[in-house]
Amino acid sequence: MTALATPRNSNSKSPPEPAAKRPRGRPRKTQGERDDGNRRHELLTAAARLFRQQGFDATSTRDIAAAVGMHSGSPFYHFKSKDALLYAVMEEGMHTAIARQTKALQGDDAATGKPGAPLMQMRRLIRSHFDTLLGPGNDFVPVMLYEHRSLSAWQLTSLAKLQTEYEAAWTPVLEALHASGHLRAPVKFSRLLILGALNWSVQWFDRKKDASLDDLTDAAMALFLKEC
Amino acid sequence: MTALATPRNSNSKSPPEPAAKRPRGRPRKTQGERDDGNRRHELLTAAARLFRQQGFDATSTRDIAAAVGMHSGSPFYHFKSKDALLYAVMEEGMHTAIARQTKALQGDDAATGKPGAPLMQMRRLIRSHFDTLLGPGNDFVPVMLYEHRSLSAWQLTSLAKLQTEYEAAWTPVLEALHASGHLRAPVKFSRLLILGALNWSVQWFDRKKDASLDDLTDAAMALFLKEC
DNA sequence: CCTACCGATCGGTAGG
DNA sequence: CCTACCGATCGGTAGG
Repeated sequence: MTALATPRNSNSKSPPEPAAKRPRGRPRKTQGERDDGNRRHELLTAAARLFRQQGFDATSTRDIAAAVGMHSGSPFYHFKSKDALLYAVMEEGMHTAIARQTKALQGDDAATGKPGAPLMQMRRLIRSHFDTLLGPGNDFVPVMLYEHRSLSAWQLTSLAKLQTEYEAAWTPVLEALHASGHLRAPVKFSRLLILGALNWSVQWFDRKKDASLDDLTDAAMALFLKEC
Repeated sequence: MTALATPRNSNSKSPPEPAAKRPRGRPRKTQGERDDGNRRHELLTAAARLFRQQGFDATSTRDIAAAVGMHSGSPFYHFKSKDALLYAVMEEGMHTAIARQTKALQGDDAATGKPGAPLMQMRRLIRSHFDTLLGPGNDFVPVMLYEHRSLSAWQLTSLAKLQTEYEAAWTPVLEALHASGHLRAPVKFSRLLILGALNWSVQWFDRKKDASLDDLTDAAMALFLKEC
């Protein structure tokens, strides 16, 4: 018995009652609402956090189940495999990141074509990227960056499309900056090196100690771009 | 002074008997030579390659043993645990990297103090770093960069010292470049962002397809530094 | 360094 | 979503 060694966070035994009752743990947001999607998303959120903290291989499906108050086999009711769970985390991360980036650029629509527009767009791209990587609770994209080695071939291919879509927004901005003399290095290498510099911040940035994301964005702009 | 060209660190036992009989696999380089250290180092090299390719958790000690023609339990004759093997890989990587960097800078001794010296030093630091990350067979430091999550607390502390030593060489160069106006961003953020940009190249650089390490170094210099 | 082995853990499943 | 379970794998070890 207690095959789980009860890593349960809060409650005792869950009554073996079907619908009507929920095992326990986090309170339901709404009462009569169909919440299957919520449970599934709770798994996603917990998995993202654990994958980021401990790594994919070092995180067991039991860890994830326990984090949301499920029993060991239950995550497989929502996801057909641990791999599928990882992929779902990454896919959601990319969709969120693309949406955030698109929204950040849309504020510049009116300014497009004006002299300072590419600089402003660049700033918003960088700031949006830092938000995706370092914002509170934003574990999904960091997991994607550091755990894609665990994906299958077709999963990698599928995610590569989203990454291409994400990075595509950078190219015209970089080209404009190159043409105006703000950027000296070749556009392709610039994109790779800049995104690398930003991505690496996951390894060292501490929201508690270090500066704000705006300060970080200022530093990145000053590092990569010339004044003219 | 870092007399660390030949790292020999954690548990070194004295094997009972040399030679006489070899299981099979790779041929011995020299016949009558004491090769205990060689066997140990073969394990290190194979482990570094596998850890880099598959990740630490996804690589079993059996994989490593098979890669050097040993049986499953034999790596534990040379290393007391899988963790110790990982740590030895990282330690050797850092010692090699520090030695390479020191040597790269020494060629500039005569130029120190001259106007263009910091630029030349910066170039050599970047080029040496790319060599450490992307040079053929240089798997040790990439493993350190991407697998340090698997280390224990004291191992992390010990490696942090080597990393600090390595990065210390960059600070005076960056300060000189900042003073001369070649670098606009704050020195601390510049160091973190620049090293991040370089470290990330492990993820995308392909020696077969992409440009040479010299071209890559040119691009990095052009991206980070102003002309003046 | 091999042989033979163990205890623990893990992803996943059948059936309800 | 729980109960009860399985086959596989893994790090590590005793003894030679």
